[in-house]
This record gives sequence, structure tokens and C-alpha cells, in this order.
Amino acid sequence: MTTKDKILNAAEKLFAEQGFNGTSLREITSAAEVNLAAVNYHFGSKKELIKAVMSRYMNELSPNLSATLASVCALEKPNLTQVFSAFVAPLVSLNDFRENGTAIFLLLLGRGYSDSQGFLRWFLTTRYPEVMENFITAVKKAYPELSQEEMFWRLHFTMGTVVFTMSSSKALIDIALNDYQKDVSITHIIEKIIPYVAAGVAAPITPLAPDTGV
Amino acid sequence: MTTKDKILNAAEKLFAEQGFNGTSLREITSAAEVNLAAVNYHFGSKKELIKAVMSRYMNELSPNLSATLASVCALEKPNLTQVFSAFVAPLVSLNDFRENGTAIFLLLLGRGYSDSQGFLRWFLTTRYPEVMENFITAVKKAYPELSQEEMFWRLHFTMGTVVFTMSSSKALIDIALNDYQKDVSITHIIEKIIPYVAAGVAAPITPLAPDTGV
DNA sequence: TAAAATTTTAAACGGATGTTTAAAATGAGC
DNA sequence: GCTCATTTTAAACATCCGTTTAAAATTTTA
Repeated sequence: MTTKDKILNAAEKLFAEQGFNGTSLREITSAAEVNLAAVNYHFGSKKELIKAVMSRYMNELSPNLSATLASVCALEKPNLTQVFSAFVAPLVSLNDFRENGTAIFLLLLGRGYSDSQGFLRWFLTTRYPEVMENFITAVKKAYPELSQEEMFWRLHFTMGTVVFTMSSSKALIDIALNDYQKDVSITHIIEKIIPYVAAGVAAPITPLAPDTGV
Repeated sequence: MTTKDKILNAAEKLFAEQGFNGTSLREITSAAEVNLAAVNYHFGSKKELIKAVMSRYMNELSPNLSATLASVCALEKPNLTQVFSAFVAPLVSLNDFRENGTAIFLLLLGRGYSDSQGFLRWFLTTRYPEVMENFITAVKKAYPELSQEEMFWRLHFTMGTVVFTMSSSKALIDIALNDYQKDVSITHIIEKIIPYVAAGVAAPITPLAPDTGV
């Protein structure tokens, strides 16, 4: 295995566990058993290493996700559960791409949104816009009454639900084990989350109930 | 104004904008125009300063929130929109407590969940358990069919939606202004989010639709 | 006003971080 | 075998961080 790959593998694991800001280059290089300077030699900077880690996953996920979303778009009248379920197979198949790939990628995604003032968000949306576009098209077809602006908000709420849940999934899994004696997995969480976000996006667009003083 | 208050005011503003880990004591003390050592003298450590900033808000919010949630619990058959709407008035009244108090507090809450390996989550849930208990009681009354475990997941999803939206609210407000020429406020976002989370928590507890191969 | 307690201040400490340097080691091409 | 480009290495660099120290300034107490 090349030095570059050793670094990428060690970095993605540590980034997922501790966040980008929370992981130092020294931790990464010592886990990868390479020299500290190798990161800057091969990637230029820590920021570029983060991009490289994310790119490896996005390049794997992006075509699959575009395909499944296109299938949903081809349906005559898809429902929102079908739209969100289109994410499941591509995400789960990341487990073939790399050990624990699904969990690692979703954790990285969560970290990327909270850490480092959102530059990763910019990176993802500018580098992989097709995924976002496909998704919006699918949702629009499933719920045509939803205005563009309303959809904008609800999709960001959905992103928040997923991203937050993933970045705190370790804690949630521990709590579930303690309180309910249930050993839940990332796949389990994905299944729990789909009805929630589908219902959220599908919510009626009625104005708030008038304040009854409660 | 005392040195202690100068520090608290400067700290809450910077913490909200940049996160806890992303804000150094030197930034805080120079914004507050006090000496660097004053933080450790008055609060002991940075961690204690963070707790003090959060406590100031929680002490203001907690009784109001308990009251409005109790009102909803007193209703014969509350619905989930009413439950979540109970948060609005206490949150908005934080604007009287401090300039931009609503936005700052919600941002701090968001930061606290992503930053610093969740010690703040522990702090909030152990220090202010009544709020959480009142909330769970209200939800249970509004949707008694929901099992305790299912509710656990959905409330965490809800927390994620709110927290993520708030910590990225600055970006969202900019996008909304650019794309839809709408100048949205925090209150505006709160109104948008309530139907979403109410529908998410109220989602039917059907198992996932069988995989249709899409 | 004098003594005591509290607060503020400048300076330094010890440690961690990302990055750079320049020499050493390794590999490929002829 | 020698040259040249690539890669690896150890060491240092420049900053930044939270925290501590001890003296100076201020306020409180008697």
C-alpha cells in the first residue's frame, strides 16, 4: 500500500471518530506509520487532505446515487418515502467499498458540516451538484404542491436531521443500548430516520395555528 | 459593568459566531477589553466559562419553558404542533433578556452539541432535566401510541433538525436572501421548522415499504 | 488613614499545532 | 554503475493555545 493510501485510510478513520479539527496530523501519520512531513508532501496541506478523503467517498457514491434517484424520478407518481429510500442502497454499498464505509462516510459528512466553518459544505455542493439537483427533482415530483422556497427549507432541515444524528450516532447507540437493551446499527438508524424526514418534508403547508395563549 | 459581565457578553457573542473550540480566550478578553488572565481568575477555566454562558440563558429560559409546556400538558388532547409551539414564546422572549438573545441562545445550543465531544449535552440534560421531562410528557400526551423507544429516536432527530439549522442559520439566511430575495429572521425560521418537526414526530410507525428495486 | 482583601496586569510557561527545510534514502532510466 | 528524479526522514520553525505567576493597582474594612 502506498504512503498516500496509508494516510487516507488512517485519516478517514480518525476524522470520523474525532472530527477534522479534533484530529492532528501527528495522530494521523503515527496511525498510518508514516513520517509527519508526508502529509504536506503528498497532499500539500491538511485542508487538501480533508478534501481528498471526502472525494474518495463522493466519487464512489455520486454515480450510484444519481442512478437510484433517476429511477425514482422515472416513476409516474413517486412518494417521499421512495425518494428518501433511494439513498439507502448507495449508502449501504459503501460497506463494500471500505470496511464500515457507510458509517464512516455519514460521520464524515456530519463532521464536515459542523467543523471548520462550513468550507466542506461549499466543497461538496460545488463539486457534486448533480446529486443535489437529482434529489430536488425527485422531491418536486413527489410533492409538486411544495413551493421552491418551502422545499429549500425542508431539505435543509432534512440535512440537519441526518447530519446531526450521524455525528452523534455513537452517543445515541450507547444510550439505546443502556436504556432499551437494543444493539442498533447505522443501518438501523437510517431506517428509523426515513419515516421521520419523509413526514417532515411532506408536512402540510398550513400557517401556524393562531396563538391560543398556551 | 463588571469584568465578569464584560467577559460573559463578549464570550457569548463570539461563541455563537465561531463555536467554543473556535474561539480563544485571547479573542474574548480583547473583545471584552479586559486582561487575558481575568477569565481564569473569575471563572477558573474556559470550560467553566462556557458553562456560565449557558447557565445565564438556561436560568432565564427554563422556568418560562416549564410553564408553557405545563399549559400544553393541561390540555385535554394537545396536538404536536401545539407542543412544539410552546417553545416559541419562551425562546422569543430571550430577545428582551438580551439583544438578539433568541438567535444567540439557539446558536450556542447548536455549537454545544457539535463542539467539545458533547460534554455540554451532559451538562444541560443533568442540570435542567425538568425541561426535558415536561417535553416528553407533553409529546406522550399528544401521541400516546408512540413507544418510548420510538419517541427517543424522534426527539433526537428533532434536536438535530433544530440544532443544525441554528448553527448554519447564518448561511441559510444569506442563501434565502440571494435566491428568494427574502430577508428571513430567526423567528421566521422557527415558524418554518415547527410544521416540519411536528410532522416528523407524528409520522406513522409503519415499517419501511418493501424494496421495489428502484 | 492604615491594613487587609480583592482585582487587574504584564509576562512567562509548557505544550500542541500545521508547515518548512535540507539532508538522507530509494527508485528508475540509460 | 552512475545519474537524476522521487520519496522519506529528522529536526526545527513559527504560532497559537489555556493556564499560572507574582507584582501592581484598586477597593474594602476597621
